[in-house]
Amino acid sequence: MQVVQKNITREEKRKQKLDVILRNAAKAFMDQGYYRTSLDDIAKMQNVTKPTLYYYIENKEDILIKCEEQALLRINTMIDSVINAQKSGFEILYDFIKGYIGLMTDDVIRCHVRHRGQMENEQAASNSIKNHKELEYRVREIIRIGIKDKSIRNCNSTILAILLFDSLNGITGWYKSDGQVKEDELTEEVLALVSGGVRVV
Amino acid sequence: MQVVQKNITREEKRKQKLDVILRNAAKAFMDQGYYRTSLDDIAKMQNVTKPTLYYYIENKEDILIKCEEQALLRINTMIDSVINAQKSGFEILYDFIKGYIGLMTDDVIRCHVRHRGQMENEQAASNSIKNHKELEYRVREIIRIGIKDKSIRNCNSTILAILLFDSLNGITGWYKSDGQVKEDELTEEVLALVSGGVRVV
DNA sequence: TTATAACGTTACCAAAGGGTAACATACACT
DNA sequence: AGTGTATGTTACCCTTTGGTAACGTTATAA
Repeated sequence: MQVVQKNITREEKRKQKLDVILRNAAKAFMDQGYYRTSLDDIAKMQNVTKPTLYYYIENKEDILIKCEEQALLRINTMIDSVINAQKSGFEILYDFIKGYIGLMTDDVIRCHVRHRGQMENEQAASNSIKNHKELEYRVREIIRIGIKDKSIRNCNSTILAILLFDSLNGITGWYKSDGQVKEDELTEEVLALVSGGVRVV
Repeated sequence: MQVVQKNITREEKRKQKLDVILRNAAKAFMDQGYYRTSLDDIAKMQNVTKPTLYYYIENKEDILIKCEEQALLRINTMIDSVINAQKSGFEILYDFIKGYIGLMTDDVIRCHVRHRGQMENEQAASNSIKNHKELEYRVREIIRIGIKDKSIRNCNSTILAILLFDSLNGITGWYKSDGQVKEDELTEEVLALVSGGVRVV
């Protein structure tokens, strides 16, 4: 009993520390960029020294990879939750957009969005690209559902999925949760744009 | 006469060489990223050595700045040409989008889009941000014209301008001029999305 | 209590890369 | 032709930084 308990505690602690590292690193990468952030910088945020980081990560790039894992998990979980609803394709897309914008305030996710596919390790880079393609594919499927049930107009679902993703990802570049633009208002505008465009009919 | 002629030739040559440097560097920055591209790499593309570059640029970051200058000039020229037409706000916006997508195939412009505001020199960075804000402002003005003449529905022009810009800039990340998606088709989809959204009325 | 694994530190290395000094050559202009 | 300036090169420096080795220290399990 106690054995297990204590093991869990230790593992939990470890996980939490890794989590803090990822969050801090992600924030620094967003603020100053990946290459302008040294491992010493990241270590200092944890009040540890650089070699300590290597107890939690394999190398610098591994931070990017671990952020990606976490980000993909959260994004996919969100998509799971919206896609299973018994709704029209358009409504599902609507929910997806809402959910995705909601995730954009998280530094780890922002970090992933900004750095995906940019790893120096080719294997990691192509894997990252593949991961994103799969996300894109899921959004494309949502659009296809909408086209089929006629809640979304007939369009090139591939291009549309990319465009939509890119415009949402662009938000990471400027949106500050403490800034002038309220998340609700932002969401409203995006939804209105995607939904009905800008033209007065 | 000949004096002037020869001077011009020399200056022209210089300008052209700088131009080649910028184009090659921009392409490399897009392919591998700014920090993964060394000045030696860039020099090699010109078949010169690194110190030679310093005859044309002040330092590495200066490449980014010079690319930005060139990009802004071209973008602003394009906006000038569409904004002066006697058309509705919506039509002007339409032309802007078309023109902007057309520019997205140019490496120097793509380089600027990807790296704007990221200079290490704070002065340069804030200037770059200011420059982009001004572009954004011009687009906002186009939207305002459309709202006023009722060709664009009433909306938050600030947010819309940013969203539009970001979605267009996102194109730089994936669009290859030799790829599957044709520029015309891409433009059509973007215009359709911005114009009427995805919803079937 | 004690052995062992987890966790952390100090001190260091090697490579990369931006930038420069000093020197060589080509070319324009008198 | 000859002189200065534009254009390049070789060789070098110096800082940054990712990564590691070797050495404590704390806490867990027997």
